[in-house]
Amino acid sequence: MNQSTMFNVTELRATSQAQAEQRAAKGIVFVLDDDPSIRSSYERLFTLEGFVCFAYDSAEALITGRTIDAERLNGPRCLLCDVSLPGKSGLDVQEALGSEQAMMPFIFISGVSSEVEVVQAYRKGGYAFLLKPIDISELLATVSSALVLSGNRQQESAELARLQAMVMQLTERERAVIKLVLEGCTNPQISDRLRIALRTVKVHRQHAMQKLGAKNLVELTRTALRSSILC
Amino acid sequence: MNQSTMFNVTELRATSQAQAEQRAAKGIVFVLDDDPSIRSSYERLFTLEGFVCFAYDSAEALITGRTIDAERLNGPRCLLCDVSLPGKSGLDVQEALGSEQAMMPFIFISGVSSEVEVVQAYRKGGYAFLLKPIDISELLATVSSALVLSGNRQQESAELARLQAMVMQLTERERAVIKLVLEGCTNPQISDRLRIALRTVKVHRQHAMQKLGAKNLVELTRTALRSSILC
DNA sequence: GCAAAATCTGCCCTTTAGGGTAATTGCTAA
DNA sequence: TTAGCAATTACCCTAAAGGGCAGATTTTGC
Repeated sequence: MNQSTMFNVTELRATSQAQAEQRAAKGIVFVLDDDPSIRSSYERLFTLEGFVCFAYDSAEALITGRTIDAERLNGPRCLLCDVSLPGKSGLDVQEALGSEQAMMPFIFISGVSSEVEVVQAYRKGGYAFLLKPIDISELLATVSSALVLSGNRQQESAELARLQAMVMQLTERERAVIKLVLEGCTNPQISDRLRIALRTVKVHRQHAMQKLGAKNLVELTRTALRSSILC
Repeated sequence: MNQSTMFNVTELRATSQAQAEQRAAKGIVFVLDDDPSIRSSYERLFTLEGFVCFAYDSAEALITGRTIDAERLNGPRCLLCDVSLPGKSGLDVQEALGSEQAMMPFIFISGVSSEVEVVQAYRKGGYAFLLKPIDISELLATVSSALVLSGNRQQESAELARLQAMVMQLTERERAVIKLVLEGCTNPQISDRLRIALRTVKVHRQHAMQKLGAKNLVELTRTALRSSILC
């Protein structure tokens, strides 16, 4: 029966993992608050709402743990954060995460904060600022919109990475030809400019189009503009 | 000598107008504050800095007077505004100007405001929030960046208007042809789809390219993407 | 050194793009 | 009613794009 038991455990884990992935696709909410009761309140709330939730009691714990906890979980994410924490404050977390912030909007929560903190939070790119007492529906609305923003940013980012990967496949010569194509040159003109035979231009152009997944000039131009090859 | 005097006056006015236009090109700063001494301080400051400055004592005066005052003056603009005013507040002005806000960033100034006001100002799209005591260099830096933003927005807006004006010149048929071109169709394919002769497609395409100021397909695609004809 | 890319090219063919000339039809504003 | 614009098309021509086939040279990583 030992075998059977182990099998069941594996099954459960698999289910749990699958479930977590499904939830994560809806959203991952990171919470940072030093009050244990508040943390568990948030955890309950967001879990009930169908999100994945990770709560931390300190900025350090958040910074260290967030990647490990959300390992293998893909999905839009945001951070709910009390500005006034002992030790490192929410504003410090903002700085620590830096560019990651674009993918993970910060929602600050505060009851006793000064205007200075609010201003600073916004200046550093904070997404929203909620003042206590917290209205649950307002909180959920804010979280939802933050997750939408995060999702959009992730999509854009992924799209850009995809395009740039394609551009990287191009050889030097192919890139040079395409660049001139995008400047409006005809093949004979490119042939003159690069001092290569017309047939060679055509070959490079053809290969580049294939690598960029473009069936025609219009698609090529679109792709190029999005990935900004021209620069 | 009467003639001469009048001539001189006209000259002066002309010069003044030219000067104002030159200043306006650098920036127009609207100021809203109920304290006369503060208003004149700002006016002096911004005039010295080479901007055009219009100061108002009430939201109503600003809303009524801004277009009249800045008549014929083109240039980036921003609004410096005290949140806590008697009567209509700075936040109300924000609402009153609505979409105009995009072209004219709001900079709020406050010493005694609550966090609630700060949050509201940002939520409504305020550009920045400065807390008293005001640091002059910080103020000027904020105004400068707001003016840059305003200038960029105006340029984008003008560019879009220009493109859309060109698109409007197209006849129904020309638009239809170009739309298919942008979907990647070749002329023969368009000929089939629209059930018109190949020569007709070419004529429409040619006319459309001229009206859109595009010398080749690449330029056409660029123009189309920017003006979003496809939608 | 060798194999795999990358670069280069000529010849030849078809399809597209672009455009000149000329003509017809229908609709609208002066 | 007439001039003008939009839309349509036929015929004819050139230039450009796209690509198959065959081969050369060069660079480069293992």
